[in-house]
Amino acid sequence: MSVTMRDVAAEAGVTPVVVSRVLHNKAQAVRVSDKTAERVREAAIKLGYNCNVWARNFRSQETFTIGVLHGVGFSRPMFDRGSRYFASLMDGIVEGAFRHGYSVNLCPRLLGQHPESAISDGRFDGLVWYSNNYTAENRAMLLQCPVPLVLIHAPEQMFEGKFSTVICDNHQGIGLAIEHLVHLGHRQISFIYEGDQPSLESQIRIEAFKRQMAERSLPVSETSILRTGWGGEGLDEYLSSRHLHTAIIANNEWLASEILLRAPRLGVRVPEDISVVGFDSTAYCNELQPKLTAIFQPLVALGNSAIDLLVDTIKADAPTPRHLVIPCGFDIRNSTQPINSE
Amino acid sequence: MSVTMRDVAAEAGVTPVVVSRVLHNKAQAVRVSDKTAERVREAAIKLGYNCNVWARNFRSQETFTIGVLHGVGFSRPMFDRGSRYFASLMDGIVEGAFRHGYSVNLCPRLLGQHPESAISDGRFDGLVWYSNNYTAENRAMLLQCPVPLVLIHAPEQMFEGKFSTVICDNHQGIGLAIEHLVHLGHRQISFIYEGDQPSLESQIRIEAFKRQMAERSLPVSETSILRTGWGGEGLDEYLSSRHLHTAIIANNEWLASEILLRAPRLGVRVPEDISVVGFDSTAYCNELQPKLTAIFQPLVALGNSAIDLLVDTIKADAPTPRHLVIPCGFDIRNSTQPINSE
DNA sequence: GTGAAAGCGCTAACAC
DNA sequence: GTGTTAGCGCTTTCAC
Repeated sequence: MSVTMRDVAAEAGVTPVVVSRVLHNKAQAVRVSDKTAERVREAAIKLGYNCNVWARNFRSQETFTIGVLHGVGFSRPMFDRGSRYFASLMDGIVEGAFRHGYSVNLCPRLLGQHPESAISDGRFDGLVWYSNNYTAENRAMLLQCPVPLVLIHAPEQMFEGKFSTVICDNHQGIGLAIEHLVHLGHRQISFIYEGDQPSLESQIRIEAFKRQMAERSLPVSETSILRTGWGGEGLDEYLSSRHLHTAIIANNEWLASEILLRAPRLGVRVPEDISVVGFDSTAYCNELQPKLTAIFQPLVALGNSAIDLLVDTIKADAPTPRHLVIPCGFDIRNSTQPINSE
Repeated sequence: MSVTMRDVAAEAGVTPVVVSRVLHNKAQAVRVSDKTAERVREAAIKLGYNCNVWARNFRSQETFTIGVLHGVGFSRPMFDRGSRYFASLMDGIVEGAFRHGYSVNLCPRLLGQHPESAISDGRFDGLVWYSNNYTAENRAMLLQCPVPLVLIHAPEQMFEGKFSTVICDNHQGIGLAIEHLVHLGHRQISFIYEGDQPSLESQIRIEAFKRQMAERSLPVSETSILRTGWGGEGLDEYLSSRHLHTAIIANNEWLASEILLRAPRLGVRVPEDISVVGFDSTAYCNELQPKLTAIFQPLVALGNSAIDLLVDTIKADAPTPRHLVIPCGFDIRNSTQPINSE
């Protein structure tokens, strides 16, 4: 079907090996006469030869492809609407990969319900994991992963430091939010997460929240940490209850958006009755009403750095895992205001 | 390094061929005794064997990978901020690809300055082109493309119908916008595009605009079609001039956002002084101030359908190019209002 | 029922 | 300088 090295070799009257040497700059290493080289080049052009990278990579057992992996039970990430969380992360991953000459592959099996088999099926030089859904199932899968792997959103201790990790500085980020709220006069502040159990990173944030509150002698109790279902179940009850909090920090933009959506229906005004702070601070915050004040998670940088670490791991013979913590920022928009400022 | 078929064969005391047959459901076609099959399966599990898909695909000369291609001179598309144009398109492409069991590959060479060589380097079963930057250079590249290719945003006639195409119904979409504006009392309407020359699709829209205006006996002249530079150059002059238009249709969201951004600085109010309609209508419209009324381009559907057509092309021996036109929608937000309604 | 041979397109190692 | 051999991991074909 398409022109191979053999065809070029035949045309030039040499063997494929010579063609390989001429066309891939090894001419100096293994000497080929100028005349032959010229003949080969002409033949290649004449036949419109194009090196089959797939075959070449197969031979060298490299794919120059990075796979994006997420946990069992997740549905395919979407770019189109809602938080730009995944969009930002992907921008970082793609940018990093391109910088190192790698492709990024979105694979139906890797992003499907059973990534296990696709993980080490030879198509990926390395993998990036971005979920923080560390179920026993997922832990087992990652631990057995025979391919270079970097974990985004995982702390250093994860898997005894076996893998390189990147994570934002949750403690500092939560601190920024509390500092902002305190500055506005808030003292009764809560943190809310979604799901049955707090995810690993939610746990980290909860701990950070407690410490940062305690350090400022702000009240923390059982009721400071709130939980809602995957669909926001329980939010209405909380909002319409006579809770004490004047401000709430949500674990992510989706959760914050649910609060912003439900509050007015229940006669609760944001930010007049309650200030809301989100997490991530992608451009999506500007779509919300009111625009969402949020802790900025440096997702592009996380993706970017993850690839740096991954390429390190791929290239090194005996890689030493590295662990990056990237500072958060804070973007003030319209969902927070001074207490009693009505 | 990793466990191969050979290893399993050795463990089970058979040849790799038998392993291949047992493990890939060909047991019925070429009979293998139950006992042998069982032994092979046990060996595979014992050794933790995982079929190397890369090698298998290499052998069958398929990659099950679709590449995303854009024109020379474009920079890498971003998901993170601005219009969600590319995000929506990718959602459709990924969704379609996954539905057919294909991976989507973002390749630095394919999305770089010189895609030519990467186009047919063996790594892609098919390609999706989404640019409408049909320079001579790009036309030549596409025409020579030896790999199945589908063009998004291209009309049927493109390349004499050689490739399958998907495009939104620009004529109908522009009609929806004009209808909406007319309904609000506007008669002096302009269309604006960006760049030195109108892109192919801009040309289509310009023609659609002229026809749709003429059909309603609305005024169209030289000055109805406006042009700005790639950075919005000329917009300020237009906005601060004593133009006659009461409404303007922008070729895309970026261009509309530039108008929304610049107008207030020049003392022009949107929509009081001029109504603005955008094109694409991604979630980004909700980030703008005022929220942008826009013609909805079904980008997810375009991406989705492009993959259907592409897989058709890949699978068929002698594919017949097909040409899809997908209707637009219209989303009324806050950047348009009745004329003289102040 | 099972195995031997051959080859996808390319290149490293070694011969001459 | 150039060619021969061999092999990446897999599967199709054909022989037994």
